[in-house]
Amino acid sequence: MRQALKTQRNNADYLERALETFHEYLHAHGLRVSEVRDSVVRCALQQPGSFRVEDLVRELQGAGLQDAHKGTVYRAMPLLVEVGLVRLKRAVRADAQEYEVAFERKQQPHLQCTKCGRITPFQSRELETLQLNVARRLGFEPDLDSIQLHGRCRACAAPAKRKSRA
Amino acid sequence: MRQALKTQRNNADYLERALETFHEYLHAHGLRVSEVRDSVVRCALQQPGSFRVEDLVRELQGAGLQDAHKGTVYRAMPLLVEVGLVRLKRAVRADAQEYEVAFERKQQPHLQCTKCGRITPFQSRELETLQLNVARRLGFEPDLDSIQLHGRCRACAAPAKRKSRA
DNA sequence: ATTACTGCAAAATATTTGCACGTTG
DNA sequence: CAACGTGCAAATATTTTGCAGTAAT
Repeated sequence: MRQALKTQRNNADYLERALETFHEYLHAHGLRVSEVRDSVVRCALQQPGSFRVEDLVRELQGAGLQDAHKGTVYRAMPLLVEVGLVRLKRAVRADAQEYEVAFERKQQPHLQCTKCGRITPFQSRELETLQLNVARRLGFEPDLDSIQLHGRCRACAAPAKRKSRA
Repeated sequence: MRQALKTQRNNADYLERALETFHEYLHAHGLRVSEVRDSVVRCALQQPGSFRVEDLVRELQGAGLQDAHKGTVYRAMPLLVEVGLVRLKRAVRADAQEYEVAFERKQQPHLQCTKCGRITPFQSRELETLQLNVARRLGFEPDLDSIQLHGRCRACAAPAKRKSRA
């Protein structure tokens, strides 16, 4: 119970910080704060893994959350990316763009299979540090979870199995 | 001149190896080798950076290369990905999917800014080795050029500059 | 011969945009 | 009130599919 409460609290704080950052950005650019955009931000930041615009629209319209129309969500996404709340992801299927949360996201570094999309988390303090150094030396501020390696997982790297022939 | 000749030769060899790999895959899966698909492969592998299906179609139809229709290219792409000749890329704009060459591609590891898309190459034998080890330990066969770090470049990480107000 | 591939066009999706109206600053 | 945001629908752009004819095994 206590843990659940704490988690819930942390999540609320997280959203609050994100919205604050978002609003700051809007102000700094002469844009306006709106309830609908805030809903898009909240909804996006709650997504567990990769998500598509379609997902946000469906969720926003289903729940008791503030409604938000397709066009509005599409218009909001570039802002969220610009602010660093989410970012485009390397897609696995080629039909729609996939996003993922980026704000303060200190998720497990992971390997993603370029074929099946399967994700395998790993730990490597050493790699983390080294990466950070390389990036900083070149004037880059790396994403906190930018440790994503890509390749073929064991299953997908295995020699092609025949298809036809019974 | 000698260098140019050698480069040209290397490129031809490269395409040949790629096509061989491609054909092997087709055979192993009871699919058929076709001139049009080969053209798509050649065209895709010649692309210098990231490219979209539209780019391939335009090039294939413009040049004296074997013609290839839109639908055909779209149908071929999943195969090229499956074979490991190309792969989907992390897009910068959200309109169409971007691909990049993957076959034997030992390009400079680089940092890509998640905002402006600017690419900064770097060298780090140490990082390369460490990454390879981590991946292999987990049963992954990493892409040769999988060293791509993401973050904000100096320009984009800079504090937001005001927009309106003259 | 059999079965896959291709061109074509239509369909299904995804994304962008114009406009009239509602909101924010 | 002036400028921006939103809903909505129409316009685009992207990606997928069905079919009939062509080509590969």
